[in-house]
Amino acid sequence: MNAPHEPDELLTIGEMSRRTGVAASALRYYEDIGLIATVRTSGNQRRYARHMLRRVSLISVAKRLAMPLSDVHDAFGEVPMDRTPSHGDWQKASRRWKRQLEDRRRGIERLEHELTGCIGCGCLSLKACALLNPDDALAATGAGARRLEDIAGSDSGREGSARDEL
Amino acid sequence: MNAPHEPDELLTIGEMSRRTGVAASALRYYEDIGLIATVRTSGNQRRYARHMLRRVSLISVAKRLAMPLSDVHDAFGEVPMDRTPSHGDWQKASRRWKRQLEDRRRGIERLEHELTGCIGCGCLSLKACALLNPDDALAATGAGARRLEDIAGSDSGREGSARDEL
DNA sequence: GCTTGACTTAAAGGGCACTTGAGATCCTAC
DNA sequence: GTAGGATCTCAAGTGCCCTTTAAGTCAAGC
Repeated sequence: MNAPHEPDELLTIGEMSRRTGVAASALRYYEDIGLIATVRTSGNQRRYARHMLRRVSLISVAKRLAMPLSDVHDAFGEVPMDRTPSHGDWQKASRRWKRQLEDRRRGIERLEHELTGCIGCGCLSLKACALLNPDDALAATGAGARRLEDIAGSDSGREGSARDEL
Repeated sequence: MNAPHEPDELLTIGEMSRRTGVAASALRYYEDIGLIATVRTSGNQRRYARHMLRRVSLISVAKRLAMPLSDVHDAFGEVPMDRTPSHGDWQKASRRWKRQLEDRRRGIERLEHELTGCIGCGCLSLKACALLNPDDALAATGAGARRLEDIAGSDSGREGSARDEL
């Protein structure tokens, strides 16, 4: 006895909060927007299936990566909420998450590479930098930069001056 | 003639907006919070020094990486706004930016690595994943996950069940 | 001189991701 | 059976990052 949890035991919102580190208010919010699901007791209290722990943990991870919750929703894809997801369900989701991460990493790597070049030349030049060509996945953030190549464009006529744009 | 811009020519807010892709309202906001600076004409209109193009572009980049503007402020550090920054000014800033990017990339790489393992085992397991140990730089996002290791902890007593937590 | 478009400010509004508060209800322990 | 903490709903508030609106000013072309 005192077995901590039966495999099919449901968790209260308080347990869920303590075990994931996510505030109860946030859990309610996630439910409101359809990221997680609950069942209710006869007294209308939320109970969480154990597989929701994984969903909530992944939401936390996404937060650390500054992913908008809409992307998180997409990343979950068809992972079911009404039953314990199967091996294959999570496997597909893992791949989706991995692609998301890869996209983000590649965007960062490109910037790192460019900045390395900029440190090399010492000017943090905006002419050559890929910083100016935000055609990568991270641009999905919204009203991000676009048409930055205008800078390079209008400068193309006066490349003689090394201090240009400084 | 028709030389597009003298090196010391100042830009209007409209030019700045067109050339950086950042809305004029956003440029005013960035000025309000001290991320950029302007000089004023006798008629009180904003005029932007050309080196502000670089600052604004970097702000856009940061947005694509979902960096809060406060971090952007830190990343600029001592790059001066009242004069054209020197070679060394930008060089120091470049290194600061690079460190920020490296931190973010490493966080993502760790998650990618873990997810790769999860795809391998097929379970997206929350027991072993570093997803549960968010002690990296990205946790700075704020109320992110903490104490996730509770999950692993309370499960440690019943490792026999492969379907645990699913 | 006048029109037109770009610009000014201040204040309000909006989306996201929550938190806080009030007041009611549920559940567990004694 | 009742005290206490946990939970419920709903509304409003918060912080960030802007955009929109209103009402007025500036600058350039005709």
